Amino acid sequence: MPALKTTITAREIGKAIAKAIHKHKVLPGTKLGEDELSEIYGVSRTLVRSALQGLSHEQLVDIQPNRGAFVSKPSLREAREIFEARALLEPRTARSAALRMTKESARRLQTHIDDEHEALAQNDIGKALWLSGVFHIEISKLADQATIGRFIESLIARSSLIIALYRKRDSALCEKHAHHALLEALSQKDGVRAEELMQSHLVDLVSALDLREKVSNPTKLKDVLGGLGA
Amino acid sequence: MPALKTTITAREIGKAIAKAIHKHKVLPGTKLGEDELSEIYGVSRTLVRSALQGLSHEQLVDIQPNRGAFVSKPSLREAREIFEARALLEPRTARSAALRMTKESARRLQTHIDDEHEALAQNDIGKALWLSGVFHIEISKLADQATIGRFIESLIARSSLIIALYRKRDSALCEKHAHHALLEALSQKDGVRAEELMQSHLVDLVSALDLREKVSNPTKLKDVLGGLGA
DNA sequence: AATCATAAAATTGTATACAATATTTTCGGT
DNA sequence: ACCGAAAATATTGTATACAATTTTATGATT
Repeated sequence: MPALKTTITAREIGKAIAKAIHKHKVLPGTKLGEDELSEIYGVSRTLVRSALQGLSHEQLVDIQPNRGAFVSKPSLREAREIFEARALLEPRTARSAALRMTKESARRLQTHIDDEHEALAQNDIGKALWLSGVFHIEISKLADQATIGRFIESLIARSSLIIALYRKRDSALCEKHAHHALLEALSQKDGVRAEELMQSHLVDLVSALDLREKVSNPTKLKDVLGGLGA
Repeated sequence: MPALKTTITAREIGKAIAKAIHKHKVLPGTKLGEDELSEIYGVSRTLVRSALQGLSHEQLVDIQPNRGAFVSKPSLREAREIFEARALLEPRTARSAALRMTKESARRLQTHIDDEHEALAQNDIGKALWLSGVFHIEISKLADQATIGRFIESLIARSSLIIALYRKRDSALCEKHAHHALLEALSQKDGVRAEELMQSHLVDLVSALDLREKVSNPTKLKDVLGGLGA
């Protein structure tokens, strides 16, 4: 058997936390205390801080000076921006990916879809959500444009926060067949169709969200609760 | 007068280093030693490391385990990717910016152009290069899309590394009037024209670079230097 | 009981100390 | 003189110690 791993890096800690966020194991606003995390990963606060700073750079966590790190709560405006950015990047990336598809990559994507269905069948929504994100990321990796791929990866991670905050009640996360149809187009190297499918898939994703402005902040509670009457 | 500032943050150190890189005060490959930087900024290595990790996340510096931090040297492939990404994001962003232009923002951009010409007149190439980048960043900020703006900002920072590495000998950095024309279109809220101008401006930028594959690595030095003859 | 000021506890921010790893220098052999 | 091994030096990686700040608890006063 391979040598037992004894060390853990800041990056690995960051990845673990990111995955937990992505899976909605920890929700937006949750405090990520340094001592708590050091305890969990068996390292000093030094590495934990390094990991948190990395996540902060990806805007997955929000570090408030002297107060600590919290899982980010993207505003409505940020939410809209992020899906606009995805709409700009992902369809085109899907087209590029289509041109570079191989049997092997098709097989890998199919496995992802299967895992996703499996997770849904087991009602493990968090895992399904994560796998769904990974599916998008895998496609962007196929496009062979690491720079844009990284952007997309960060957008997808933040999307999971948006879904946690703004999902419409009992809206489906992802229509079951959307990813399947996408894979089909990719496998046939039909770039144009893959691009279209990705675009409409993203529209569907947004339509499962409620990104309308909330009613005004409770600035004047009295105005609302003032008239004791029936 | 305002209170004297006594502390310096990791972010500020990072910005300072980033600016020096952008201005070609430190060239790709330069080692950024922790002790050296602590000395310079009068802080412990803790803050310096934090700053370097941030820059590493932006891919401006490359942290090699147990070896230290070096100013990044983007490969040819990364160079091409970065300008492809810019070509994808910036023209569209310029169009959005045009629709949101105000007298005030036009004035600010004009100031930037003036500063840029001033720097060129004084032969301060580094400063001109930096200001040129800031000009692009300012436009992206006007577009009111912070997410994509951040992507563009990181691409522009890395572009300065690419220019340092791959600029064709005696090619102009930026044609003097390119930014001026762009500003004109923006001021007139002519989004379509701003988009076109930005696109061709980026093409010009790339054409000032030599992004061809270099001849094969000197794998067999003997083959090249073998035949002692005249 | 509610509220404010104050004190205690907990948490983050920075510096330093020590360990682990590279790099350089020294020195003996050919 | 030119390698190559080994010691010495320098640098990075991690943990810990202390300082600064925030949060919670306490208690006096109205």
